[in-house]
Amino acid sequence: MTDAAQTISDRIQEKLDHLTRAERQLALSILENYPASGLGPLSALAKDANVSVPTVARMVQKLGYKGYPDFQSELREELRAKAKGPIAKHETWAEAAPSEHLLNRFTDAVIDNIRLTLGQIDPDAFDEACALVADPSRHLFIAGGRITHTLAEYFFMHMQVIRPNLTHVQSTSSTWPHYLLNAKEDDVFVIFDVRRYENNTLKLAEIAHARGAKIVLFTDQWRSPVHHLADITFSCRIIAPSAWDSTTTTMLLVETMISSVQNLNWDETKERMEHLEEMFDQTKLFRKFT
Amino acid sequence: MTDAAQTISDRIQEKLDHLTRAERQLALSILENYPASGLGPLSALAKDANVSVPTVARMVQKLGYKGYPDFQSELREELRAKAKGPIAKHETWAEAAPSEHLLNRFTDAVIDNIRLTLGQIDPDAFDEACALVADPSRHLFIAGGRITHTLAEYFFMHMQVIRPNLTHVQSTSSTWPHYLLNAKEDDVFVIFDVRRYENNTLKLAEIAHARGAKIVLFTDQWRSPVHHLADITFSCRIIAPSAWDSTTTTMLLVETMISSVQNLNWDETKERMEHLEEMFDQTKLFRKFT
DNA sequence: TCGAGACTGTTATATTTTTTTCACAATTTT
DNA sequence: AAAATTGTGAAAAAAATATAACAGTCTCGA
Repeated sequence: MTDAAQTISDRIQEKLDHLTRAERQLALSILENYPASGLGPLSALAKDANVSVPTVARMVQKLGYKGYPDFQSELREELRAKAKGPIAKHETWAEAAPSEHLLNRFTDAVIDNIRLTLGQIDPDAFDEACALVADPSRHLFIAGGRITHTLAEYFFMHMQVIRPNLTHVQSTSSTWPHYLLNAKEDDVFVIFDVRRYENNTLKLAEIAHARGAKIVLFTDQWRSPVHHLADITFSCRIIAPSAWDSTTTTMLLVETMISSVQNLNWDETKERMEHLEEMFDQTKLFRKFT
Repeated sequence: MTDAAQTISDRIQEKLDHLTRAERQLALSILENYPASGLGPLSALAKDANVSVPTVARMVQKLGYKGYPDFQSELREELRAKAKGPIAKHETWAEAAPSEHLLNRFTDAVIDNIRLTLGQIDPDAFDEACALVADPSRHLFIAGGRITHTLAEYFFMHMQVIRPNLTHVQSTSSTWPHYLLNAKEDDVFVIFDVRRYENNTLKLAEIAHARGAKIVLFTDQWRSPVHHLADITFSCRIIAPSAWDSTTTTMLLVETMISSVQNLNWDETKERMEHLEEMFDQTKLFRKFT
C-alpha cells in the first residue's frame, strides 16, 4: 500500500471508500483537475470543492500526510517524476490498463464516433429539430425499433417531463395506437432506426409522411431508408470493436437534444419537475441524497 | 495574463536574453523541471537555483507578475488546461457551430465524464466483473430503476443473445419474480442505481446480498448506497450542462462490458446470433441491408 | 419514532510559513 | 572607477495552516 510506486491519485482512490461524504466530495474535486487543484492554497481547494477548510485539513491527515504542505510537496514530487519520465503521453483512457485492453480500444472507437458524428452535424438543423420537438402544440410521436427501443424510451421518459401531448410508439408492436393514423400535418415524429433497418419502422414513417407530419430521424452512418422521408436526419457513427454496434454516440445526441429542448421550454419544465419532485418525496420512493 | 495563447515557459524563454546572470540561472532552473519547481515555496526555488530569495522576487516581478503567488496561480492554471488534454479542450466538436453552442458544450462535458470515469476504473475489477457476467452457470439478474431502466434493458437485450439463464428485474416493479427470493450463492446481480437512489433497488440488493449472490453495481460518482453491498462497483461521472444527468458514460461502459462478455463466450454467442438471424429472416421483420 | 453518535460547517484564534521589502556590502561588468 | 548586479541578514507584513469549540444535521440502530 505504501509502496513508492503508488501515485497520490491511486492513494486517494483507494481510500475513497473509507471517506465520508464531504471528504469524498473533496477527493473527487481533487481528482477532477489533478494535480493542479491540489497545488494551490488550502482555502482555494476547499472553496472549489464546496467544503469547509477544516474538512480539507482533516482529510489530508486522514490520508496519512503530516499536513497540507506535506501533501503538496508529495504532489510536486510526483509531478516532477512524471515530467521526467519517458512515458509522458496520456493517450490511454483507463490509465491502469494497457492500451490494448478493450476498455481503451472501445473508448477510442467511441470517441472517434463522437468526433466524426459531431463534425457532420449541421447546428442549424439541430436547432430546428429541437424547436420542432419543443413545440407543445404539435403532438410528438417517438418511435424506436428493436435495438433502438431503449433510446426511444429514454427520450420519451424525459420528454414526458418537459412537455405534454406525446406518445411512445414501439414500431415492432403488433398494434399501433389508432390515433397514430390520424396524425395531423403539424405533428412531429422522432424516429430511431439503425441497422438492421426495420420494415415496421419504415411503414410507420410512410404513414407519418403521408399525413404530412414532420419527421426527425436518428440513424446510423449508412442511413435508414426512412431518411428519404425525413425532414431532418442525424446520422451517428456507430462502429465499435464488438459484434454489435455502439449506441453511445446516438445517446449523446439524444441527451443533448433533451437538454436543448428543456431550455426552450424551461418555464414549463421547471414547474413539471417540481411536481415530480414532490411526488417522489411523497411516495418516498427515493432516498435522501447522501 | 496578457497573451492567453502563450505558456509561461514560452514567456520565460522569450525574455531570457534580457535577464541578468543570476536571473537567467534561475529561469533555467525553473525550466529544468517545469512546472513542478515553480509551484513550491519561493525559498525552495531560490535554493534549488542557487540564487538568493530577493533575486527570485525581483525576477518574478520583472516578468510582469504581481508577485510570486500570482506567478504560481498562473502556472497552476496552465497545468489545469494541459491536464485536460488536447482532446477535451481546444477542439470544437460540431465544427459548424460556435463553441458556445450546446452541441459543443454538452459534448465537452461528456468527454470529460468519459476521461475521468475511465481514469478511475480498475481494469482487473472490470475483467473480473465481465467474467462473472459471462459465466452461464450463474443465473444473471439485471436490475434498473426509473432512470436506469433503459440501460438495464439495453444490457439485458444483448445478454439474452450471449447467454442463457438470465432475468430482467425492474426494481420499481411492484412484484418481483418469486424466484428472485431463491437466488443462489453463485448467482450474479448487475444493478444500476444513479441518483436519486431508489429504495427499492437498495432492498433488492439487500436480498441479493443476504443470499450470498455476487453484485456488480453501475452507479454515479457519488455512489449509490448499494455500493456497500456490491462486490464490484463502477462509478461513472454523469455531469452535464442540463437539468438532468448524462447516461452516456454509463452506456459506454455497458457496451464495453457487452463486447467483453461476448468475447469470452464467443463460441456460444456465435451460434445464438446465427439462430437469431434466421429468426429475423423468417419473420421478415427486417429489410435486407441496403 | 427517538436518541446516541458521527459528520460537517462556522467562527475564532494561535501558530507557522511565506512573501515582501529594506539597507548595505561584496562582486562583477562596463 | 563608476555603475549595475547580487547576496546577506533582518524584519515587517501578509498569507496560509492547524486547531479548538460548538451547533446544526444526518445516519443508523433500537
